[in-house]
Amino acid sequence: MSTTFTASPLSPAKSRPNEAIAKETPPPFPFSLLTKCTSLRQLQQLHALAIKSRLQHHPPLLTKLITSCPPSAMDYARRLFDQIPDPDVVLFNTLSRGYSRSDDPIQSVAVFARMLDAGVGPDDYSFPTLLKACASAKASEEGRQAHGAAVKLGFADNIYVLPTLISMYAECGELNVARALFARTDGRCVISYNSMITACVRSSRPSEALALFRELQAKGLEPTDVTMLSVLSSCALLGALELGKWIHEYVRKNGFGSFVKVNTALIDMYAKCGSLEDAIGVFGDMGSKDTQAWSAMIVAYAIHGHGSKAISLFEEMLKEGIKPDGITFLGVLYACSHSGKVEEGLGYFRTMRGRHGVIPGIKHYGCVVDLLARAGRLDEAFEFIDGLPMQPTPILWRTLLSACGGHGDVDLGKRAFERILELDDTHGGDYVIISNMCASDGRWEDVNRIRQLMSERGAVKVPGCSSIEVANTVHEFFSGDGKHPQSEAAHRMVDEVVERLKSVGYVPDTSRVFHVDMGEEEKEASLRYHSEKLAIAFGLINTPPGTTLRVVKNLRVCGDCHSMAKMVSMAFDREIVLRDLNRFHHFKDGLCSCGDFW
DNA sequence: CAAATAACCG
Repeated sequence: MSTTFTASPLSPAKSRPNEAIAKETPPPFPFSLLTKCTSLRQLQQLHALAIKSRLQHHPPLLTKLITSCPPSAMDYARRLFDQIPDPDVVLFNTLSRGYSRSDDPIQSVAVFARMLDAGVGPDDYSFPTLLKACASAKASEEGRQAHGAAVKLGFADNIYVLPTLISMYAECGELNVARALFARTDGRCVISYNSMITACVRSSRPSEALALFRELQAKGLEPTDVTMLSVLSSCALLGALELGKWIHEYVRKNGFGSFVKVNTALIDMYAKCGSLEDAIGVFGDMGSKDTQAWSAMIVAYAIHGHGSKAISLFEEMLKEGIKPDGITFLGVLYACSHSGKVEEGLGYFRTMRGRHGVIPGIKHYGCVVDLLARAGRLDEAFEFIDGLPMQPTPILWRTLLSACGGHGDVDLGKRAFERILELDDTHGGDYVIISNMCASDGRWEDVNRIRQLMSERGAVKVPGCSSIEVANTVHEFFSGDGKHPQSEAAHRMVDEVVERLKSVGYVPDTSRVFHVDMGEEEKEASLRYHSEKLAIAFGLINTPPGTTLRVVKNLRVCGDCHSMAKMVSMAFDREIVLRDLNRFHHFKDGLCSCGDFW
C-alpha cells in the first residue's frame, strides 16, 4: 500500500546544444512531498533527491527532513542531525520533538542537555518539547529536573511551558503537583484550564474536570475544541448521557460542530453512554471522516456487541481508501473476540503488518489472546503468550485467567495465575477468579491458600459499585451497603423482584460466591444485594413504566446479575442498558445483546 | 512548534 515517490521529470532532452548548461542546473526539490513522508524508505528517497539537487548541506532542508522522520526512524534522523555543523535551537527542538514521539522519548533529555552543552539557549518551545517527552515516558524524576531547569532559566511561568508542566505532572501520576501549579496561574488562560481539565480526565476524575469546565464558563473564558474533547471524555467516563446530550447541544451552538475530532469524541461519548443510535447519527452527519472517526465508530459497534457491523464498517473504510491504524485494529479485533469470530479475527490480525503496514503491539496481542481464550481455545492462547516476541504484561495472563474461569479450566487457570504472581502485579479480581474456580471444584485447601496469599500481598477486593441516572441525578449503590437515602426501598424492591422472578423460574446461582465459610442462605443474601441489582431495583421504583434503565457498573457484571437482568427485562417489560467495565449489555424481552458471550 | 479524542484483561 505504501506510495513511492517519483522524482520530478528531470531528464533533459538529449541532443540540445545547451546540454552542458542543463546538467549544471540542479533538479528542483519536491518540497511538497516532505510532509507526506510516512516511512523510512520514502525519507531516504527524498534524501537522495536532496543530494541530487545539491541541497544536502542546506540546513532548512535537513531540518525539514528530520521533522518528517517517522517516530520509528529516529536513528536516521540522528545521522542527518549529526551532519549539521552548528545546529541552532530550532534544530535541537526538532530532534528532541522527534524523540518525544518515538518509543524512546527519554532521549529528548539527552538532546536537551547536549544543546545546553553546545552553548545554545532554549527558546519557548524547548521546554514544552522536553516536558512532553518526560510525560510520555512517565519519567517523573527527569520531569522534576526539567521543571527545576525551567525555573532556573526563567521559563517556568512562560505561557507555553506552564500548561505542559501541568500535563507532565498529571501524566506522571502527580495530580496534586499539577493542581498546585494550576492554582498559581491567575486562571485567565484557557490553555491552562485545558491542560488541567485534561489532567483530571487522564487521572480518572471526570467530576473534577466538569467542575473546572463550569468554572471556566463562569469566568467568561471561551472554551476551545480541546476543552470540548476533554469535557466529552468526562461524560464518557461517567456514562452520563443526559449531560453528554447537553454538551452536544453546546458544541453545536458554539461552532464546534465541524471539528472532526470533536465529532469523534461525540461518537465515543454516545457509545460509552449507551446510545449507539446517537453515535451512528453523529458519524452519519460528519462531512469528512478520518481514520480516528472510523475507528471510534468501529469501537462503538464493538463494545455494543455488534461484531458484524464493526467488521463491515471496517471493510467500508478500506473501500473508501482510509488507512487503518493500530487503534482501528484494536477495535476490529475486540469486535471479533466479543462476538466469537475467532477465524475472522485471526485473519485480520495476520493482515496487519503486511497489507496495512501496522505493527502489532502488546494490546493487539492481548486481543488475540482474548480471541482464542474466550472461545475456549485456552491451550493455544497459552502458547501464543509464551511465544510472543516481547515480555507479556500481567494483562495478557489475566485475560487468559478470566477465560479459564469462564470455561472452568482450573489447572490452566492456576498456571496463568502463577504467571501474574511472578510478575508481581496482582489485582484483587485475580484472586477472586482463581479462588472461585477452586471453590466450585471443591479444592478448599487451595481456596484458603489463595485467601492467605491475597492478604500477604495486600491485594484488596474492589467493592462493586453501580450507578443509575434518574432525573439528571446520578445515584450510586455499593454492594450490600445502606448509604444511599433510598437504600431500604431499593433492598425491599430487590426482594420483591427476586420473589416474582423465582415464580417464573429464576434460580440464584450461588456457585461463584467468593466467601467459602458461608451457608447457602448467606451466599444467596450476598448475591441478592449486588450493586447492579440495587441500581436496577431503584430504577424500577423511580421511573415510569417502560423507561429504559441505564446502569453503569465499575466491575464486570456477574453471571447471576446477568441472568436476572434478562428476566427483569421480560417480567417487568423494561429495556436495561448496563455498562460493564468495558462493554454494554442491552437487555430486552428476556435476551441480552451480548448473546451471553462476554 | 503550548493544551489533545479513539486503546487488550479485571
